[in-house]
Amino acid sequence: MPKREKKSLSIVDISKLAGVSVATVSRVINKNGRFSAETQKRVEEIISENNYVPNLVAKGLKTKKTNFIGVIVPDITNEFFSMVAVEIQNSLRQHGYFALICNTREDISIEREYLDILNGIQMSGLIFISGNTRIENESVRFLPTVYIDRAPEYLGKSLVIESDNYSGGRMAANTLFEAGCRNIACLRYAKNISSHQRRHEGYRYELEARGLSFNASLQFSVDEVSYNAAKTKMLEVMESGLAFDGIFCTTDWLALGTVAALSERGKKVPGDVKVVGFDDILSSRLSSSPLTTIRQQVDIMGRIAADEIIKMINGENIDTSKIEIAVSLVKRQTT
Amino acid sequence: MPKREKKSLSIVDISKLAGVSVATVSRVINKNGRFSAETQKRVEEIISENNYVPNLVAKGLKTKKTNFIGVIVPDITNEFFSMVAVEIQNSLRQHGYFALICNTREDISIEREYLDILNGIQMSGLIFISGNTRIENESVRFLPTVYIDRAPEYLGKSLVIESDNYSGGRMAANTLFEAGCRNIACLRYAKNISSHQRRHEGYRYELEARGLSFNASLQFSVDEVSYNAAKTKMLEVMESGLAFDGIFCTTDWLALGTVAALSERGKKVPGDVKVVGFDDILSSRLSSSPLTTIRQQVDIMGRIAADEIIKMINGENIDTSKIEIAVSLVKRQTT
DNA sequence: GTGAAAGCGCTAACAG
DNA sequence: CTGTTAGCGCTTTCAC
Repeated sequence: MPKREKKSLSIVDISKLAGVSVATVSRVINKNGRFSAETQKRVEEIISENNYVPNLVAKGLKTKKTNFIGVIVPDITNEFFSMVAVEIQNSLRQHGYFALICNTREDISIEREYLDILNGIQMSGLIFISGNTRIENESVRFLPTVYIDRAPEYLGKSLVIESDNYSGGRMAANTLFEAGCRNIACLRYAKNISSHQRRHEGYRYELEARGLSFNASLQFSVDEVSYNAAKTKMLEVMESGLAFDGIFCTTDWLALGTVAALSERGKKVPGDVKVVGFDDILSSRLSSSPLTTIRQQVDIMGRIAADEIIKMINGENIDTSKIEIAVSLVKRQTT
Repeated sequence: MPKREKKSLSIVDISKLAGVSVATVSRVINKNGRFSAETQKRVEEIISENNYVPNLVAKGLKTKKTNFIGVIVPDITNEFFSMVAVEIQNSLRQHGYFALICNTREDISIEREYLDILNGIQMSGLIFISGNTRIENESVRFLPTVYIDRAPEYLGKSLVIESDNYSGGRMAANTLFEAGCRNIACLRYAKNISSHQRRHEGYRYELEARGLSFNASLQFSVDEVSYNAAKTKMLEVMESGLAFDGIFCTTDWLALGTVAALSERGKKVPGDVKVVGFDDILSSRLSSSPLTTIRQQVDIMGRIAADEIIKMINGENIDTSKIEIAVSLVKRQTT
């Protein structure tokens, strides 16, 4: 069976081979100065000749800090989340940090389990991408933390990065209105995630600003952000005979499911009903009815999250507690 | 600034609080026996009262093994990969292991960088999901390793888990043939990944078995597995005037791009040209022309990978060097 | 059933 | 510029 057959070298081995002390080896590895160019050369040669790689576990124990940054994400299978996760991991890597991506499937007990592990391995910081739970985990309270796409109930001293969801909601409602809709429904995520909440608020504000009354019976929600959940839900809605000529879905997957349900019931999109989504994922472009949607700048969100968490770890002053990223309207064929 | 304000307790603190030795605390934590029920109770109380979580870094240093398992994946933004990664992470978690998901973007230097990090943190095993590089990293050679969806050039003593790509290729070609196609093209990934290779071999075999000659001018490839790359390529192909009435794409994204290119040039699918993909990702179901495709069982692949790597780590005998997972035909509207 | 003590590989005083 | 050494938090003999 595959086994580590050659036990790996330690810094002691290297120091012997190089004929210097471990301290010196450590210094050249960490480029801490106080060694001659000559020594450096010899040590570096030995290191690469022997394929030596420093034991980060030992280093972590000694220095009491690691390069680990936990990234908690509800569903990496969802393109929106995976895009920002990838962006975060890549940015962090370039700064010498490693992103530990933890997929929770929105399950709070799994989330807690991961937080314990992350804590155990002494992570230096934590990034939450969306999610719906309040952090009760006492031990995490004192860690540099950034939240993407959802504000925690108790912010503490952490940072929130969000799209301008409110404007996004307004844009969506406005687009529908301009396209002639007067009975504008909304399908959103049932859980009170701040981002979905804000989108909905923007939508509502815009409706009322346009002189349309907010119709409570046209507010739908699903327990799970998925194509299937949305489709099922909207099929039900239509069964019940509720009529609307436009609908804002707080997520592209919800919009995609909605479009499917509408088609299945013979409703033409955008002829009979117009729909607007949120995110601008790839699938929304490739759909049978390419989706009009509100685009979020995932790359920027990820990069900023990485930059800010590093600043926090370094003890730099963060001068904001919230960073809002602009969104934009992408007009396609469902409006 | 957010800072770890309360330094975390160590096993020494706990031992003092509980009035026992560190050895005893360690024993109850690890359930190593040799302590009384009474002691256990007291220690466990202190632990949970104080929210103590053992320092896994120190433990890792002492025991010279960690619960880390590296998972190298080319593009987690791709649904196929993210599905298996999630499955792996979840299975590993249930066995007390932690999956370190590393997204390489197919960039070999990033891959190498991650391998060094993983090595540095003393991972216990390694899982490669697809990818196109040969592992030159000497240090990784002796580690339990499983490959999913691609066989390495030098297998060594590792394990390969693959779909039955050959049969999949045959099914695809056969489906096209049965649907009446006689000029069957193939679009595949340019790099010599074993999985794509096998799919192509199956396709070719089936064509010849059916009495169709293999037409070299109908074999296309792209440098990148993506919707856009496929679309661009197929637009070019049609520009050049090559004619075909069926096409097997070795990936759903390639198929989706192909369908888009065909539509853009006024070709009807499946009327003028029929197409078959591979993977059965969600988008292929939601596409304007829902794709006929070969379904891979990602969940099973992920679960088996996790199970097997754990066996390897435990030194159990692995009695196969290759595990093949069945695929199945999903007939939809492009044939 | 319990404790004392060595030591994992590394860094960081400190001494020279 | 270089070396010696204590000790990070834990597990694990070994002795009682």
